[in-house]
Amino acid sequence: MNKQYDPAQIETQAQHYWDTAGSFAVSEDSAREPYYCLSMLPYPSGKLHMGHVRNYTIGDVISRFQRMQGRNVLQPMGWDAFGLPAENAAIKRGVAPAKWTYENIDHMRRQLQRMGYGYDWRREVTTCDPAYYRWEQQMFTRLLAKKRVYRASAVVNWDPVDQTVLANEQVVDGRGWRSGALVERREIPQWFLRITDYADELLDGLDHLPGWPDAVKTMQRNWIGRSEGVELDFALADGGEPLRVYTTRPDTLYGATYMAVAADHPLALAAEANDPSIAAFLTQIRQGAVTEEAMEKLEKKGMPLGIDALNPLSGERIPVWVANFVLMGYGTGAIMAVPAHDQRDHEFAQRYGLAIRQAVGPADGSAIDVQAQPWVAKDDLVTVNAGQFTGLDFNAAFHAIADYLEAQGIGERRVNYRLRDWGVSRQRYWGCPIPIIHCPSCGAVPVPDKDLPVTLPESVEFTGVRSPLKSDPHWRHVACPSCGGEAERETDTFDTFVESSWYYARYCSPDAQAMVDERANHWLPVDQYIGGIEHAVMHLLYFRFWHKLMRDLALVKSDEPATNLLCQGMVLAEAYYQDSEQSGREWIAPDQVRVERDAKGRITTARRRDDQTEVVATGWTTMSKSKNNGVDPESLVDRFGADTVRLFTMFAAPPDQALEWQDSGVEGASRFLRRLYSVVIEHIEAGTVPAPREQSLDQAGAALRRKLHETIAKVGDDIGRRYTFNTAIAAVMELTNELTRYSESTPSARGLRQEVLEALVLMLQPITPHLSHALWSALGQDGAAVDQAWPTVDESALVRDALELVVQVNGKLRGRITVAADAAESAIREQALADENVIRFTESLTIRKVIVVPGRLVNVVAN
RNA sequence: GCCGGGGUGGCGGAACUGGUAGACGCGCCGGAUUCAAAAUCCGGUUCUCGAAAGAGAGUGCGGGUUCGAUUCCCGCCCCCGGCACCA
Repeated sequence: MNKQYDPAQIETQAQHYWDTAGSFAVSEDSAREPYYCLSMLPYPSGKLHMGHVRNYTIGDVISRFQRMQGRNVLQPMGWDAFGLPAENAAIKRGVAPAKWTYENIDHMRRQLQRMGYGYDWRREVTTCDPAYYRWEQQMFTRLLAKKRVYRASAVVNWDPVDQTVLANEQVVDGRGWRSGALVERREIPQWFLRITDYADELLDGLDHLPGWPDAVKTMQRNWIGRSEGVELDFALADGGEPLRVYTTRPDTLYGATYMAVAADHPLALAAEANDPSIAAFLTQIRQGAVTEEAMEKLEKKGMPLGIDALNPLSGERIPVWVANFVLMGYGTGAIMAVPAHDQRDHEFAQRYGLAIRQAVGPADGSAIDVQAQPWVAKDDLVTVNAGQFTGLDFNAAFHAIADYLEAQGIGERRVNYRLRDWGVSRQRYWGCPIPIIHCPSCGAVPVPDKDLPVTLPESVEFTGVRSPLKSDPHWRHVACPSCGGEAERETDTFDTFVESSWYYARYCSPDAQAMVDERANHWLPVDQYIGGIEHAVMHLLYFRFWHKLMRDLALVKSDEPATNLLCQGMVLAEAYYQDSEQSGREWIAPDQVRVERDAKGRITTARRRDDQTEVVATGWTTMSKSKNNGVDPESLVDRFGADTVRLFTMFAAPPDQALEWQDSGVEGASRFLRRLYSVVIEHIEAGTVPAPREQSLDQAGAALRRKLHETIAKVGDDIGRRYTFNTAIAAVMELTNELTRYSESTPSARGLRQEVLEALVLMLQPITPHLSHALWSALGQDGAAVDQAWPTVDESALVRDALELVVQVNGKLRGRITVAADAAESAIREQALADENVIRFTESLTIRKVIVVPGRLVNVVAN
């Protein structure tokens, strides 16, 4: 055994052992309880970053811990390999997206292996592999047959200069990132999955997911946004198709004083053709990004179309406007506006001098002025100025008006969702081809099973101007499967959220000649899913949705894909910059900066290491290329070893909080491992340990042994229940500190030291598995650390005979008393009141009450 | 703008169910070891006053409930994540 801790050597040896022993190759085993631990698969961007390291270390710690609890653990890994960055790299460097992606995967796989994660690599999934994506193509054709898929138009960001559709991140301040042209909102035909058919099930299912964070469930509930309202027609004063709108506030219908339609609504399009000023206005408001954020922040603008509608209750003529905040694709493309009782409608009415009419007011009759500001409350209201519907509360008015509209045949009650159907079409090359053939006579025909997969050509030139799928006539032209005539393939590809919606199921049966086989039901649902909080809504909703689609095609039996979810926070680092006249702002990498401190350790200045010039510190920000503050995990592994990186990553913060990266903390983690290593070396060099261990310990020994068993209980709880790995590590460090303070060398003391060290090594196995592997055999133990059971708590070691209690006077700490563990309350009270400092603070006062909290404190209330 | 989360020493964080605020680590200060330095080891370290004992203040800001609030309630400020084509 090496005298010095040599992580490189220890880690190579441990990894070699796991490799040759096949430690992480798992198969279905009826004898052990299965445990499926899943981490979100990475996009192969080129290099592992700290966010990956954090995510995958959490997963590996949980996996190894559960294995020590006797479970048969499946922990797989794969690649979310389709996506925009490959296209961007191709434009920038002239490499084909496929080649770039495969090279990145090879590099990142090696990086993951160096970290010592216990993956079953035989199950690796790569989503850009036709052997993978053929099954989602087949699924799509099944869903089409089941009418879960449809084609409709939807709005996209259109760059009029580059003549291309832009992703939201490619729109900067309303302009195309490369052309700089003002982006237009344009409608194009796209494929949709009917996720709204599952809206109620997705919503109700959240109530049966106790293992998911409340924050995620709340965000999903709000995203689905179920509402009960009324859909109704407003007749046009001069005839024609009535305007259909949805409202959750039929009680305020008397207050509807105008209507607004989207720029692409048929009424607007008709007006555009006849009126050049409306045409100019529509051109103007069609500009800008499609995101909800952009729409909400928009300055609300509109123009009257010169058409009136009729309020169905009052019969009043109200004007129809076209407005930039109404979108055609959402709802009916038209809204009724009640400025008296809606903030946005009110602002718009004031801006354009439109009528504001009160329809409801406070039930207690207190005065409000809706001209000055809207009154939006839904509770404790009464309808006013509402004809036959006057004097009702919200519920009564809602139902009376809904009944009336239904009786008139101009409206009906409707449950509505904020959730929209999932548009899966992308106008991109590097994605899974949508298996559809467009035939002039048969329409959109699904590709038959025998012709699947529709393979994406991989050796292509990609310039970013036009998708290679569109420019390749050989790929595009094909015979119609239905009539045999000339037809064309669909050239759009799937949203990459499609691939990441079912990869977890594929891991269970990676070689199945179907999307999944019966092995999926052995492992699913996932016991623990781990990934970034940024996926709280979209990915995690599609993931749940797709599982239900698979269930309804009898591919899986469970209703939900994962029972427990852990969302980890971002990884942040300090960033530094210098501004200069010539080169503008220059971001300096943190390792190129030296900080200076005052005598109390406060940072005074930060300087560049090379020329000593001062730099500006921004504080904690997310690691990013643009700020040049990324920390490369691999170089840290080179310097300190994977165990140190794993230990620090888990120690620096609880998993669900942002992690603020500091290199000095990494050194602290490394120092702890070196210390533990030398404690073990010292112990084994002192010779063989007497066995069986004697339990005749002195007081200090009994205290250490109590600490040991308290620690085993705490660490098991912290890792297994609370997922607070940082406090688990702190407890292990405390125990190590107490062990080094214990200097007895009697045979029973050395036996105790052996017991403590064995437990320390096993408790650290999930976190620093390589070091544990080496130290476990150094301690003379058979078998590998990875295969050991979690240490058991000896309850008899936990017994205490005396306790220290805190004594407060009026809530302020005034003394401490030591009492017998089984002391009666009256005895504790007496002892507390007898404390010297307590007397000092109570002697001029009258004692009113003495509160005794067993095992914790005594509070004397006096005045 | 809307939805969700967060704010505690010089720094990362701990305090799990309303009960000792600051565990553990970093940094800093002092000491040991060393020819010297690094490494290592030992001690101290919320702030203010005090030689000390101890006292006062203190968990983003303002209020409230309670014997007792970092924890619960109301209002506000700031930071982070998401907002449907980044993944």
